Amino acid sequence: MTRISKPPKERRKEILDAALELFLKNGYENTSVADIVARLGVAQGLFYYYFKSKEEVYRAALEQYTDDFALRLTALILEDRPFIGKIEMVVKTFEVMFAESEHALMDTLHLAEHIELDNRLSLHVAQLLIEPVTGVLREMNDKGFTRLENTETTATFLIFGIYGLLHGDLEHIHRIAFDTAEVVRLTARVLGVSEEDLKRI
Amino acid sequence: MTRISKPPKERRKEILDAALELFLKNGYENTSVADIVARLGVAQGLFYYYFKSKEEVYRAALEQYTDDFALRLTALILEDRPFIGKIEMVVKTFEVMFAESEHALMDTLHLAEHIELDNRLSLHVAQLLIEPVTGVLREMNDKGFTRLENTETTATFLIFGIYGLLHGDLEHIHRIAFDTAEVVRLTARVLGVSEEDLKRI
Amino acid sequence: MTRISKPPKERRKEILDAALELFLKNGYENTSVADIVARLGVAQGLFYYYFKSKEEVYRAALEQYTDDFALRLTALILEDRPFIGKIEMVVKTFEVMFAESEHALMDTLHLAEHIELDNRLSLHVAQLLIEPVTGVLREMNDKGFTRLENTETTATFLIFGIYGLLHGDLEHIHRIAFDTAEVVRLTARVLGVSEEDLKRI
Amino acid sequence: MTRISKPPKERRKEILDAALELFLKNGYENTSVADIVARLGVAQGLFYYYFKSKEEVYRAALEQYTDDFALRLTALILEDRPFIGKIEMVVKTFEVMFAESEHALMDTLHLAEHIELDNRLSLHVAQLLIEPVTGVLREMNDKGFTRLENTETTATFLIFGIYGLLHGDLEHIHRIAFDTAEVVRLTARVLGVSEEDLKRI
DNA sequence: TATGAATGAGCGTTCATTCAT
DNA sequence: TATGAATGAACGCTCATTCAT
Repeated sequence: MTRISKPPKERRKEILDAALELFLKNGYENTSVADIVARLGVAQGLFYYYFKSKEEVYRAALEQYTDDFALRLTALILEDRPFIGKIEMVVKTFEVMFAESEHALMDTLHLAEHIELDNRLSLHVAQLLIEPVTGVLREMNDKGFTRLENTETTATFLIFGIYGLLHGDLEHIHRIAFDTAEVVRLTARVLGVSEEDLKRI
Repeated sequence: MTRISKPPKERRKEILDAALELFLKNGYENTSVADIVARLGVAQGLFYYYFKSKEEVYRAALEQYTDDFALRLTALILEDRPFIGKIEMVVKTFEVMFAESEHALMDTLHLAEHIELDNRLSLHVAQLLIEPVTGVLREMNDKGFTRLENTETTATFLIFGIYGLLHGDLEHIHRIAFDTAEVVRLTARVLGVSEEDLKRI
Repeated sequence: MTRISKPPKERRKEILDAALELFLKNGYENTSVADIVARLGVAQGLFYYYFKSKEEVYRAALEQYTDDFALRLTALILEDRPFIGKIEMVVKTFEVMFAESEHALMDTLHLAEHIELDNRLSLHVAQLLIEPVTGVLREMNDKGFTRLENTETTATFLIFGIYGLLHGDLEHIHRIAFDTAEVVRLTARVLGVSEEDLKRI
Repeated sequence: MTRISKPPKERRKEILDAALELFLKNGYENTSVADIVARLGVAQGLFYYYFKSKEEVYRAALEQYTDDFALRLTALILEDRPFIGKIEMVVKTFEVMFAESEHALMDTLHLAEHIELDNRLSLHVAQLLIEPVTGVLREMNDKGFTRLENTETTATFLIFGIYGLLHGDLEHIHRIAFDTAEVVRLTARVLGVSEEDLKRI
């Protein structure tokens, strides 16, 4: 086979990306190192030049994925924007995440593993959101918009409540049409403000 | 080995139970068919007399587990009891579920797989709860206690919000001390009633 | 492939024997599990039904080999026979051992590893001989034939001296014609008796 | 990496020494070419500029090692010194050799391979000693001190007898306290002279 | 001379599944 | 119904060696 050398960083990224895509599609156990290198058309040994083990790529790939994601979400939350707008951005981004993930799932061969991974990732992301959202709620308390006693608990409840709406149906393959108005109403309640006030914050 | 014949249904149940226990403890990939039959002291071939494949037992085992669980929870919800009491029962049962599952995890060898499985199961159970809780909320609307516009959405939001509080910290190994009063407060808000009224329903 | 079942003991022995032969010929590292099962015409998985690892067969094979050998030699030494006869028997048996081992060495591909293994085995056997020979010398002291001060040291010296004569040339591929008379003469000296007396013991 | 050019002979020697050290410590199979070049901080390809294969360095390294050793021993034997002194020097040098080799063995990871290599080296050295010792014995015959019929056989027997005393216990990790007086006594017997006379030669 | 990314065959091992008894 | 020896494909991983630069 013709030998194509590439800068290490680039090769490493290639492998990482191929691995992530396959892990997302098929899960850890149904993805072999052979699959990963086959996708790149390189020798199996090359994989081990860049990663010490399959486990290592797995960790690296998931970390990159969830961290990127959480970073995007956190940035959106912290941007100067009305509270409602923040909620909407998060919801949209979550929807994009699910869509991306489903797009990767081209066949249903390894559905079970894929769902597991997906759950894990989205749960993880949800957990990572607790901190920044708590910060926003604290700020809202400070500004006198809300009078929440336990901001972290409220943040957690809110995030998972919304997560449930997005993720709620079994296997989330046919998601119910998502109603933003509903989210606003429930959020207003959880925060203890009227919908009208919420829209002004 | 001495050959012990048993009625098919009983044998099938034995295998299913052994499999479930091992899957719960070690995850799918770290449980071999050999492990399952070893636990029962029967021959490897016997397994295939009752199940077409390992995948089949897996599905059967998980289905049995989550369905049993959801059944218990649904029964608790439908029992005649104040609404607050229902919420408390669900919270407690969830806690028991996590504890059981953690108890099964005697070593930390397969922690990653265990967490995945655990997420999957508890998410599944949460999804199964949507229907009965929706029923309860509808009833509460009918009785004039609440005026919810979309009972299913509210049920979903409520269940996942509580789920998040129980499950919210990363890897949920050291769960934050759970505060029931907080749940009551948030639930009251979501339902749009005062805490005092909620306690009377 | 047609499936031939055998009693476990028999199969185990087959595998052990094939493994020993290959280890003797090629050394540990140049013998693959695939080689072993290929020789028997069975599936690779079967190997692991009988042995937990390649290392395990290796240990079992060498133990069997050296122990058998040392047992044969010890028996010869302890048989009631003139001392000279004992020496001769040991010498002959050693020669047979070397011959067997060389016979196994059909090609010279892995000469280095073969020699290593061979050295190791024969050294081991020599070491195992120290004890019984010490016993014989002690008996000779008791009967007044000899007056050795340190029987174990003398036994060790004698055994390795003879071992050297048998093994002395480089790579022991072309062994010098072995002269029993010479052995008798040197033995007599080491024991501090005349050759004539030695022949009478 | 910065590119450092060196005179070929020097580089070759560097590689050879690094290889020898690793082979001595870990054995052939547990030393990779990558290990060798890593120790020198040079590229993998460079290795193949100086040696055609790993096997070739191995042979070269061992040859250098045993030849050096035998040379030192031969020199000691040929120096003008009482016969007893020669024996003692050889014994001591052997002891140093074992000690060096054991010192290299910092961990017990590759004990088995290390023992094999050690056996091989020391046996080899013992074989290389046959020639010079034969020369000494011949000289002693000439001077009328001894009347040995077959000097080479006697030399072999003597060397291996002493070798056995040094090496005799299993795995030679805890060597028995070595008794020089015993060596003198046995040597005297093999040579057919009294201990007193031996000390005067 | 020297680099180091890339190759690819081979290894030990696991395990779901089969089948003769 | 039940046994358990046997199968064989697949897996993660290693490493001596090559070659474009």
